[in-house]
Amino acid sequence: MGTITKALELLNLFSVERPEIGLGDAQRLSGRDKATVHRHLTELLENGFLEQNQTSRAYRLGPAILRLAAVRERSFPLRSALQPVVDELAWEVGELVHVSALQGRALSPVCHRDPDIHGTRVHFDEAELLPLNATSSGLAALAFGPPELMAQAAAAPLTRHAAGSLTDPAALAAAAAAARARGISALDRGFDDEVASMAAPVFGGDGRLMGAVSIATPRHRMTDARRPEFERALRRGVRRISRALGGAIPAELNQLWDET
Amino acid sequence: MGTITKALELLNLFSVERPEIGLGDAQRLSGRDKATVHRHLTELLENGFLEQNQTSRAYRLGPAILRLAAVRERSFPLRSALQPVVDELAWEVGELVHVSALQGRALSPVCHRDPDIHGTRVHFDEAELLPLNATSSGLAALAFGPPELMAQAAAAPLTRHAAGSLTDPAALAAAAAAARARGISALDRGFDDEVASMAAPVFGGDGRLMGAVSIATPRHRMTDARRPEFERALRRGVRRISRALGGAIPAELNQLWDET
DNA sequence: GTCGATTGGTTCAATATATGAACCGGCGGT
DNA sequence: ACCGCCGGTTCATATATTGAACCAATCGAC
Repeated sequence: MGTITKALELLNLFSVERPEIGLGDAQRLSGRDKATVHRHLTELLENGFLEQNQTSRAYRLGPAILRLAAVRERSFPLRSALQPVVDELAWEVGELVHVSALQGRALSPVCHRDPDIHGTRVHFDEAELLPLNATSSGLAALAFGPPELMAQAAAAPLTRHAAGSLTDPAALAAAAAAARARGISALDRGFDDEVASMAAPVFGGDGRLMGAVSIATPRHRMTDARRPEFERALRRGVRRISRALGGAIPAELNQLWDET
Repeated sequence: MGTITKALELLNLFSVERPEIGLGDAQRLSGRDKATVHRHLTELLENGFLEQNQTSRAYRLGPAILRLAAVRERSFPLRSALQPVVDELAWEVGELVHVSALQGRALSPVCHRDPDIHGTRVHFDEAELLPLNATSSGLAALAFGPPELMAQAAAAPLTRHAAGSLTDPAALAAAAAAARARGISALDRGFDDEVASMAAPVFGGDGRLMGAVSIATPRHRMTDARRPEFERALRRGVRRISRALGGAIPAELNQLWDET
């Protein structure tokens, strides 16, 4: 693993729950030597990718990231291109819909919409990475992503986030196979004990998997009666997203969906 | 210079004008060896900080940056804290106001507001870095920032952006000294041949310079008659920003401003 | 006050890692 | 068929990274 990757992994330690990290914490969380971590942190600091709390000496994400994000969204407006599609879909099914992009061995939220018409709502945080082994989106990615993805995912420790997280490599592979056979993935209590979700893969212009679109509901609203509706909605969503992105749905999947 | 910095500088090559960069371009722009650049690019790619256009093989900024930006803004809402202050100021003076943060040897825009009440307006792009030697904000930073900043700025090549850019180290030092003596910096045609601006330094909670607040107008609206008004507005702005951020204005500066 | 256990940060020899000149195969134009 | 340019790869060289040990400062208990 290169030095750059190690430094970037340091950046990924930051989250909404853990917005500031001290040297010691960073060392423990990354599992690397303290001197190494310190040098990486200071180098990130010098380039504006981190800032240092002057009193506690703890590090937090820096302003350079904001500027780069602005450039990215300006020049390649994925989020704003997808938002209307997600909004429409969320309105149609009356549940939270989100799209996330595959990024390494996790999914990064791109945009989401909660129609907010029920008394209870699903918590969703765009600043939080979605693990492959604990979300229906992850299963969709494993099912239709590059073959080596499954190997990589199974090699890393499969952490449990909720009762339905797939922590056994065999079970994970089986779930992905089921999703591949059906063109849709589903998972109950994968990431949160009160939430169930279904997802479908989305593809980029090159025909390769880009991420997933998902519908997440409180468990009691994910009934057998509604599943077919959600499944139809996800297929519509995939088609609309593909159109918005110039993506191409693989013939195999199109055929699968036409049959049923 | 460490490997990490080299890779991060690669990221800084991207801008709104140049959203996609091929291997050859990256090599030329960075001045490094092609193999090195390629390895850095692929490592950034693997971590989601870059994406690759599958047809042209060119690189663009990746989705990982978006997520980190969301974390940063959620946990440390600089932008949303400053926006109301900037809005108010822009409304009061009827001109474009922006705040930018010092980041290495350049200023990174944080937020801005154009009241948009005139026929002509100043172009401002939050995705573009502001050079120290060609903006009034840069002069304010040089005047009130860490002493070594001026040395660093003078050491690097001072590129000309417009007729008023300060490309001579001596002239730059003189302009910074003038700004330090007055507590306010001003520059005509520094970054754009049709724009003039004034700026004041803003300080963080530790009393160290954080960035600058600036008023930018088309040249014909930056008249001697209006300069005192702008100067007063900037002082007000600095005070309000300091309050919003828990920052402390150095006693030296407070005294300077009280006198006049 | 004195310990002891934190914290963030630094040093320097050992070595793992980054480097870059040369090379490859593909594409587009002439 | 040639040329130039493209993105990408190789491998010996040497440079930059590494990490155990070491500082200095701070906090809390006693």
